[in-house]
Amino acid sequence: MSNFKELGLSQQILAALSANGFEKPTPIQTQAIPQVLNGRDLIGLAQTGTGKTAAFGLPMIEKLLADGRRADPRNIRALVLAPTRELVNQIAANLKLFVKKTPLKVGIVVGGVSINKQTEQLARGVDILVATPGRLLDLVARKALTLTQGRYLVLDEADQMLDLGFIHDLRKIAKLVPKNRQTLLFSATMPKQIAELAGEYLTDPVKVEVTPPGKAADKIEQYVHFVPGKDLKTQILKQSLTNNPDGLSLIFSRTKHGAEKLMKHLDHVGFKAASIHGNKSQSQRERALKAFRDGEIRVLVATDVAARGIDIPGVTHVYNYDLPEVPDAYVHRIGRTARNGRDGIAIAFCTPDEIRLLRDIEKLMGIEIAVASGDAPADQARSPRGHGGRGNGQNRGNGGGQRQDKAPRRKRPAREPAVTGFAGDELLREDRPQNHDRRDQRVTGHGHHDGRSEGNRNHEARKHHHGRPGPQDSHRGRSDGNRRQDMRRTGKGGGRQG
DNA sequence: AAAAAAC
Repeated sequence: MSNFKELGLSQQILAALSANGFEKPTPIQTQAIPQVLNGRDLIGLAQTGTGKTAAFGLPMIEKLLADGRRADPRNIRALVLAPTRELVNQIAANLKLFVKKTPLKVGIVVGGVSINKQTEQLARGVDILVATPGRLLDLVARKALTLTQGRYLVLDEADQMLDLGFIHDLRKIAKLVPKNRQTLLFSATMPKQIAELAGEYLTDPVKVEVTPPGKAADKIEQYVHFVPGKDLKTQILKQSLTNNPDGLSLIFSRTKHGAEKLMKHLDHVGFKAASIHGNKSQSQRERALKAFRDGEIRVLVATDVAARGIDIPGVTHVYNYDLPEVPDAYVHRIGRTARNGRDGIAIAFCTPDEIRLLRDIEKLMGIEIAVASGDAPADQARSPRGHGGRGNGQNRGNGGGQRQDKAPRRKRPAREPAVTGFAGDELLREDRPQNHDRRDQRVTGHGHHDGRSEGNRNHEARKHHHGRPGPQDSHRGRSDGNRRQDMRRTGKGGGRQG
């Protein structure tokens, strides 16, 4: 199926699509649209960025238009639930594009903003309401809204809603929407509770799966820096940001406090940065996101509030400043880059006490993340407590044999000489991002298995800063020399972790 | 263990 028309969409929708530059349906759209048009309940296993919103939105709009009714005051005809306010705004923005030339109204209901405007909006009549669960139930309790005319219920990012403890709210809401509705459930993963939820609230659903685990991460170059402590994370981060003056960098922190602190530091040393997390007001969050989206600021520090679904086209780098406690979150975080067919780079920092987390992540994805630093050859660096190398027979790749576009990834020889000399102490003295020695921070993308690469010309001059050679920059991930590279450096003083 | 989400 190569165009939207063949999927059964009407002229009105097709016009809106071409006006907004939608040309070819994505796989999930191709699979889901005809099913939804046929009235089927649907379970979609997919991440955002795959075109999910259009996959459920277009056929839903089509059917809402076809039945020719208008929304009664305080009654909605379709309800879309999502876990975060930002995601709700994003979904609604997309749907609004689709309904622009139709009489349909899209409404937004989220917490953190004035409830009165939402009440007024609902009183005027909303056909498609996009909401977070808490405020929605609040409005229902206030009788500002009833769901008794609801014909469509969409649960987006259902697994995250589960993680965030929305399961009870979801059940409550699902019971408020009449049984003769059509229900569409989207989830990146399918944990038992979501499967149960689907069994309870969906009728004979058709399953659509477009992103097998790991697949979405396939276009993303991934590296991990082993560092002894947090200071070095910051130093390496700053250098890396300096090396990437054009793209947008999204940095994930484990805590709200940590995100704020890091943002303030980066801002203080000259990177225009903003932060987004749950301690910020909704207007601050929205402002930060907009400035980042518009490229006004290039650096956004976030908690997992921004881990999922957020679609910002210009994000070239995702940093896991802290590794997430839940391995799933890593996949979602890095999925903020390499969207819409673009490339992306994901750089993680790993302190000794985060190694457990890294291993969980690698296990989940079925890959081994290329080592960007450490003080020993990669295999040993991966096992800093000296239990010998791991990775025996472990393959890079997505573990599912689905890589189609790359040469096989090579495992690095265990005793490769170290090349990435980097005077960590020098760097620590830098207060501001500098450009003058950028070349030193890069290595060629491939083929330096002889232990030398052109990015290390100054290595000899720097080596004496260490008592011994720094670590090899293991770059096992690619054989494609044209890919952009990020800096890879050793840790301060080459300290071994553990 | 932290994050998000209702006031």
